[in-house]
Amino acid sequence: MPTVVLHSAVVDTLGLRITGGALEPGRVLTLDSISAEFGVSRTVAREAMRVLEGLGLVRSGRRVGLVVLGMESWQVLDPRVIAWRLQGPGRVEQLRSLTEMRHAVEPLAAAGAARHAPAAVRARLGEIAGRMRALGEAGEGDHEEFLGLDVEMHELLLRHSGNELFGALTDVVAAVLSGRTALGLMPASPVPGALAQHEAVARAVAGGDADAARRAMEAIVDEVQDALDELP
Amino acid sequence: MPTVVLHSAVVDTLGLRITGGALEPGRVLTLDSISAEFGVSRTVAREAMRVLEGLGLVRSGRRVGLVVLGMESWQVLDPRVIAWRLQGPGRVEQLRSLTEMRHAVEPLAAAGAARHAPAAVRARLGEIAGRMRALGEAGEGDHEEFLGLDVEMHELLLRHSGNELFGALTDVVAAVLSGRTALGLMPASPVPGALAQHEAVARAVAGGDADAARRAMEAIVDEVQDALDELP
DNA sequence: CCTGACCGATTGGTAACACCTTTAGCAAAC
DNA sequence: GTTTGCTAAAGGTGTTACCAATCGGTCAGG
Repeated sequence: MPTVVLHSAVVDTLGLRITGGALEPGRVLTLDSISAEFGVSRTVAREAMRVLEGLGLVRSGRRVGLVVLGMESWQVLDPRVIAWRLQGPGRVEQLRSLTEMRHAVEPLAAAGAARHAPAAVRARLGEIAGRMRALGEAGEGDHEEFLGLDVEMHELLLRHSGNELFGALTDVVAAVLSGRTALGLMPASPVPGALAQHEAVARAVAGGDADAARRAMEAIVDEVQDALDELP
Repeated sequence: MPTVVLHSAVVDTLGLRITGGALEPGRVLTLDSISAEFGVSRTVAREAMRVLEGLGLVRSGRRVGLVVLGMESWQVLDPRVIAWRLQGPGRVEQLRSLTEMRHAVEPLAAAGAARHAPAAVRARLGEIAGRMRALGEAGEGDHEEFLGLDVEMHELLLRHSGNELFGALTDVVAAVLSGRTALGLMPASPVPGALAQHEAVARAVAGGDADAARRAMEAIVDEVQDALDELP
């Protein structure tokens, strides 16, 4: 998906290269080299460089050019950086980090949702859990739809957790949920235990029981974490 | 602390205004208005705008100008956005969100550190805990030094948790730790219970006991969370 | 009242320029 | 030989001027 706008295409390509390791830390770029390679004006190169700098991917210095920085200075929580890392090599490693982050955040988010979610959201959560159950019992159901429901549920919980910092992780979690099936990190067909836990979360949130919601979500992410830990 | 570079001064001021609510969502800026107000060239205004756009604070469209966006589109996990919000009104609200994020992340980070931290770090954690104990027993010790030790301990744990996403929160946590004493959200003199818990964390990490580390850290953040929940 | 064409405001992008900081290289002095 | 100091060039920083693309509102016409 080529970005329509010129400068963001440059940002994208360069971001991908740096986070992917094609441009190692210490490498030096110049505005001229960028504008030459991409066939864009210096101004566009400067704008691109400015956002890369904001993401901690490069540091710009006079007489020195744009120095590529190492991961320790990246804004690894920025959605763009996450997306780039999910594309390049180290994709599995990134998925692991993100999963651990989910492990940390989602139980508290579920508890928050039990306290703060509006009635409509609580109701929708019930619907989702019910539909998931139905799909699960139908045996080889529509994996596509199941994934969609799963994503929507986690999105709703994060978005209505009452903490905007948790909300900022919704897209990331969605990417993880989609990504792990794509990577075969997860049984394609839903696990019965997970089904029950999702129902438990929906019930607890609907009933406003924050502690039960937290425990149920802990069970879900624990399972996921275990699956990931067994990999390589 | 005025930023040396021109464009980042613009970014700072504008970022502060938007996150502080002085510029409400829907308000429209133009490059010309920016370059006029700050006395900078259009080019600089554009660079500033580009990073603001990357942070989700404004959306730029032709014939439309720069439209200020609401919090739901901000990159609330970006350190710059966090810093701005900690300065403006809503500072307490931001502190609350951040504290909840700590609550979510730090126990897992401590567990991770118990698994991954290098020997030097484990040793240093022991030193810190010991020094904190000494300061605490000395009664009215040096609050400044105590805070510094506290910050260093949490920094080390996050930085060596083995998860770079947790590591990205170090500065934030440091800001929270410093910020809450400044805001009087915390007893100036160390609580005995917290002292013991910090020692327990250090011991657990040194011994590689991930589960004990997690539990001890949970006790610490629970205490902090409770203190914050009692506010208004 | 609705529809569609037009016009202008404003960003997107380009080009060429002056300036200033920083670094590297070299020479001179100790 | 090592240190100090000068010099020159490289490359980001900031400015100005210009044209192209696009969207929003306005206004005319049905």
